[in-house]
Amino acid sequence: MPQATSPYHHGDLRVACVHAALELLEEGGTAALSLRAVARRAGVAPSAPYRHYADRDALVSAVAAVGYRQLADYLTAAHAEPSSVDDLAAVALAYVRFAIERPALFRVMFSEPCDRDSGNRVAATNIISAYLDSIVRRCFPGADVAALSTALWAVVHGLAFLHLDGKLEASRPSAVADRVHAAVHALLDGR
Amino acid sequence: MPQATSPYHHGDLRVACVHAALELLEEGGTAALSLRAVARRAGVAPSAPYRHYADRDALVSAVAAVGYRQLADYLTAAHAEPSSVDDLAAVALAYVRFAIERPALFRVMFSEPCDRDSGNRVAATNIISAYLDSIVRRCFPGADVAALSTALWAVVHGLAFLHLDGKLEASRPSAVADRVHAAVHALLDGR
DNA sequence: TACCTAATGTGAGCGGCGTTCACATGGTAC
DNA sequence: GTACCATGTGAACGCCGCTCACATTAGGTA
Repeated sequence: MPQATSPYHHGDLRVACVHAALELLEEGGTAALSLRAVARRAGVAPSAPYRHYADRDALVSAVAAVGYRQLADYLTAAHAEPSSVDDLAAVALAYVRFAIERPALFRVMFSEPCDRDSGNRVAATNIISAYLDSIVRRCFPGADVAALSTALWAVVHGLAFLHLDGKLEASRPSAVADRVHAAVHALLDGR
Repeated sequence: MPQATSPYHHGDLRVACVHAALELLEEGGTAALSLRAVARRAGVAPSAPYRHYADRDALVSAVAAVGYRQLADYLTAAHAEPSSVDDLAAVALAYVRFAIERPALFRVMFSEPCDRDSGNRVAATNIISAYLDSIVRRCFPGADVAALSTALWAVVHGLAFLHLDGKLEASRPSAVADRVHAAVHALLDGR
């Protein structure tokens, strides 16, 4: 016999909140991400999420951490082990594409300095910078790894945000790809 | 006889709102910027600002436009007519410093795609990119101006945001300066 | 099996927010 | 001097983050 009323306890509200938050971000942008909306979508009272997240920022941090892992997956999917500048440009383009395709999530990931939740969120960030470092090490054995991967992250991150903010036209994917390729080669050719 | 009560009409509420908003940003960060707080600080009813700004975003756009002009001034103050890579690096450092010193304003400037208020805000943005273009033209006469200044803007913008978000340590100004110099030279030396 | 406790969800309520609207005020043009 | 129009007021709506006393239930213990 199917129970008509939902059970008192949700089951796994903690992860349900993150899923709901991701959906809300996709559907309505950053502005749509409210704890109350998350609770509504999870079919739960407005105060329930506070059992699992101290405040809104804590939930946002959890969402950001998921975003970092998805971004890392997206990058490795573009090229598992890049070993040339062209491979590297493909990864750079993936970074920018991720930002353009999921702007609200990307903004959430980089909206605040992540003082709190340093364990989870900082760790997730480190995945990306470690991946970047390993690429640079493989492509440019003699180079100053820290300097070069910082510069590379900066170009890519800057390109992502400038597209997101409409400073660079992002409607034609081929134009985006050309820009990213040009920037990466400008930075790395001749090294 | 001094009038005890403030006059019914403010005088120039339009610009007073922008000033109040800038103060609130400096004092309490992005979160402190609310239309009601702006009205309070201007000594006016919560609904009064709506006579001058259609909604919160419109005020934010006006604030962002002021921010762009202040950023442009800050850059030209760093170096009026850069003609070498070192001059250029000084301008780049000024860009990053502006972001670090006025994080809330910087975030507001790049928080949303500026579809609306395209006149004012886009124009203010163009001041910066035109300045960048002129620098690149002067320093690298034969180069592809658009590509090079886009790449340069991206590095600098990316460095600014990565510092702002705590991905790069920003507490020691000399470390920031070294990073920016290294990145600019990596991108432009040998051109 | 029966209880007890700790974890989890509820519902009401606080103050703040953005926004709207009917109304008050007063400078300006005729 | 009067009529008009821009500007400011105050109350109100619904949404928000957040808190707290209370209800429910899962899971360990006797």
